[in-house]
Amino acid sequence: MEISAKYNPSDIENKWYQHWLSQKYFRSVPDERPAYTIVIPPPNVTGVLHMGHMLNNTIQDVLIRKARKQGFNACWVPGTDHASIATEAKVVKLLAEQGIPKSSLTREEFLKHAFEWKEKYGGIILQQLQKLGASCDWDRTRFTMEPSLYEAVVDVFIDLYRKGLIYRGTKMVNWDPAGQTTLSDEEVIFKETTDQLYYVIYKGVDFDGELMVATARPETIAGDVAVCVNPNDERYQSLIGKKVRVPLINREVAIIADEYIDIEFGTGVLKVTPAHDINDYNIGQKYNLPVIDTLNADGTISTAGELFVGEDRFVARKQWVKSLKEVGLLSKQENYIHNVGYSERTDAVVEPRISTQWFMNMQDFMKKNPEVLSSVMNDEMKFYPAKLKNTYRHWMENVKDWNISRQLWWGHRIPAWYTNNGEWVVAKTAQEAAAEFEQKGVSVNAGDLSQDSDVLDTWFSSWLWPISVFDGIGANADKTELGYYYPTNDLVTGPDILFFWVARMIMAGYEFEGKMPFKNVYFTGLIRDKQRRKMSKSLGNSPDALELIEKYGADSVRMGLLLCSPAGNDILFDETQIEQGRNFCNKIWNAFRLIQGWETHENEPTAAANQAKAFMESRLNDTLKDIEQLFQEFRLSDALMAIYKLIWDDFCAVYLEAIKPPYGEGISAQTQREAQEILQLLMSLLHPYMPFISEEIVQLLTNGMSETLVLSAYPTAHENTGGESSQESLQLVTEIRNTRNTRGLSPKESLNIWIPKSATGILHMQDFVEKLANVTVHQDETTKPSNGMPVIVGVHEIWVELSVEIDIDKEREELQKEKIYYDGFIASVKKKLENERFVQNAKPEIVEVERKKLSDASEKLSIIEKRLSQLS
RNA sequence: GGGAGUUUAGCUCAGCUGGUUCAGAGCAUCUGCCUUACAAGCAGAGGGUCGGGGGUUCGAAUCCCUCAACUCCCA
Repeated sequence: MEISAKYNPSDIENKWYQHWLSQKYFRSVPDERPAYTIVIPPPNVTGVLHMGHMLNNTIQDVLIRKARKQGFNACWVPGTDHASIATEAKVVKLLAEQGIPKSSLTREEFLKHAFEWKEKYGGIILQQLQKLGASCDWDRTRFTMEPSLYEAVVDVFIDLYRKGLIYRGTKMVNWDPAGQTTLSDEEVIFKETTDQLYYVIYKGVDFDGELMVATARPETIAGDVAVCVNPNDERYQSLIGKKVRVPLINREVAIIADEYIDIEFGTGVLKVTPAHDINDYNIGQKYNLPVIDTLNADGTISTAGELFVGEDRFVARKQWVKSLKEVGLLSKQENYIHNVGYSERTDAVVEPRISTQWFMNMQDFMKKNPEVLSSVMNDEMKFYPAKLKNTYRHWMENVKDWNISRQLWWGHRIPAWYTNNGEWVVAKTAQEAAAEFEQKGVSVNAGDLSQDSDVLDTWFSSWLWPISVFDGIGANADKTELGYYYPTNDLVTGPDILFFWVARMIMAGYEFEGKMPFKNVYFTGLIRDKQRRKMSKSLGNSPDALELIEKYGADSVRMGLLLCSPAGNDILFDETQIEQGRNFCNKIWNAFRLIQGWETHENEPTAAANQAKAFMESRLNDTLKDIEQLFQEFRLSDALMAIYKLIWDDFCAVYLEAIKPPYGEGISAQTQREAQEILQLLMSLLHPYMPFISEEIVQLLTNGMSETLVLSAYPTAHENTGGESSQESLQLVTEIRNTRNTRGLSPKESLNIWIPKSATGILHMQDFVEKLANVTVHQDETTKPSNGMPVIVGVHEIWVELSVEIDIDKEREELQKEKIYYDGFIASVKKKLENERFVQNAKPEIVEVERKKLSDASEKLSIIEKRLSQLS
């Protein structure tokens, strides 16, 4: 049988994924086993797979595959999110390209287009996840806007409204003039921006003189209803209560005083424009000032703006400046660096705007559900990395009311109904609304009511995800599955949506189920390029995820991403990491080729093979224990590294080399069998990380007779014995190889070595050492070879006979160096032990360790000194 | 402006409540090898006064203070 020297992933990966799917290995239905559940962070339905998704979903797949193999009823629920504003923007753009403006469509027509679009492209990202190997239960695929989930969201709104946690109110909100919708605070990105600060002159009306006002937004001057100074500001105290004239508009407004004003900033005079600044709005409320909204929804000047009506706000700003200059009311301007809010989705400058929206009362909500914060702080629900607990607490303690309405069509429509007079009720249907009105004594026909035209914030549906995917919420809730799968085990997501999503799922979990939605939250890092820049489409620095899979194979990509991604750390993506994954696949593949290629005979295994097996078993047990520990702490990349080293170093470099028969000779059939069994075990261990190659190797090893690795039991650790002798003998091998290397001796040339009888551990592994180091071992303490060199392993002095002249000066020099080191080391340990305070204060075991250090080092030093005296 | 975090080898990172020969790993680098599984490989090796300064302690990468640089979050 000829096997290719290179591993070719593409055919193999497709083959196995299809097989797993057809056998329904990823399917989960409740049974008597304990459940292990993960719900996918639903990707945007319009999205395509990017690096972040790959990392995120690889981690979930590792967790779920391991749990599945460990006997849990593993359930990974996939699905997509309707992503209200992003999707609507995309559809609007697409229609515009076809010459159809959104304004020409009715809501129903628009939604028809949107759903068509969703049907066509909405499943792409899920198919891409399959390429990655994601072992989701695809029969459970959900979509946040499918009918039952839609209904659940509406029911929840009504429920919270009736509980008094949702209210309708007029407030200053974040307005996105491009998307023409409000945004939650979390959707506003503050960026440092350089603007101009304009010094504008407001002439006095009832006093001789003027006031200078510094503003970055002259285009809002038409909305000024007062100017405000600090009452403690001596410059202006005499003017408080007098009036100034608003430039160009000529409105007379009062000079008021409030401590809020920063005396140092600008000229110490603030123009009060309640419609266009949150702070001004608050001042306006406090002093009962009118509100003059000078902007339209699309960011153009409204008729109330009087000047430059219809111009965009930024164009109007220039025109204002020009006009102010012309009439001599602009004193000066200077550069001004400040933070400006931009829309996360459209990147438009966010406009503070007064409007009527729906809000969730977060203060009351948190009072009702204190566990939302406490369960995280007391580690009932664990965050990895834990440092994010601080951020979470900070946000929770300062949580603001949640603006949940959006002026969009793509989403869950708010179940509020209005009469022609603007009276309203909250109800699921027009009929129920009519009944509600009836109770309030208002008689209306259901047909005359109009439903609120807004939809709900996307996160107002995603926050139910861990419950709604099991149909556990809403009027038609069926808690059977929820009872089995909820709380879910792990949530894997990015820290950027800690508030958007994670926090709100926790809120929903406690509000609707009285329980946390998940036990662990694993925050992945953001993927950046080598220059630490975020990966983004506009920069074009993100590699195409699917091309990477095609080029290297999914296993390699998974490994490359995981190797350097401890929780919460950013990942600097570099393709060489994926090469490392590919090289690893190739290594495994060749180990397999080697084992399969041997001619076998029925002789007993060699002593070296038996010792190698003991070595391998000891390493395997150690590593299994390490890995369990690492998984407990969610240190997935460290666990992978441990497996990598176990396979590459221990299995390939040591074990296989030790059992390898001499050229042209066969191997004991039993040894081959053992090697195959160990390789199977290793593949099972590797399977959560690299599912494809591991399955391929195991099935090839057993001619397809093995149970699939997807389901077969995960290896468990046994009591370890012989670890120390393994380690010492391997160290001896390295020392001998090093001795050879530094003296230019060929590894092909066999050497004699003498091992003292006291070194029982090493002698136990004698044949193993002989094989790996290409030496013949003599057990003797008295005979020293005439042309010999000692190597020190542990406390044992082992002699190697060299076939070349020993350079006495060089040996002496090296020994001198070692002597100096040990002299110093012993001195420092002695100093410690002679220090009474150390002996008294330190823990007894620490003192004991120091004593051991001293005796070991003294023994080594005496060997070195003996050797030195022999040389001189 | 407020808060949090980070700084350890050329790169990416481990080092838990101070104490093992503790200064580590992977990659990269260097040296020698086309050794009959794999050059996507084999065998070795060299790299760091743990950001600077000060302090606590018998003992500090680890605790405290301070300075510097970077990152993130919030307003």
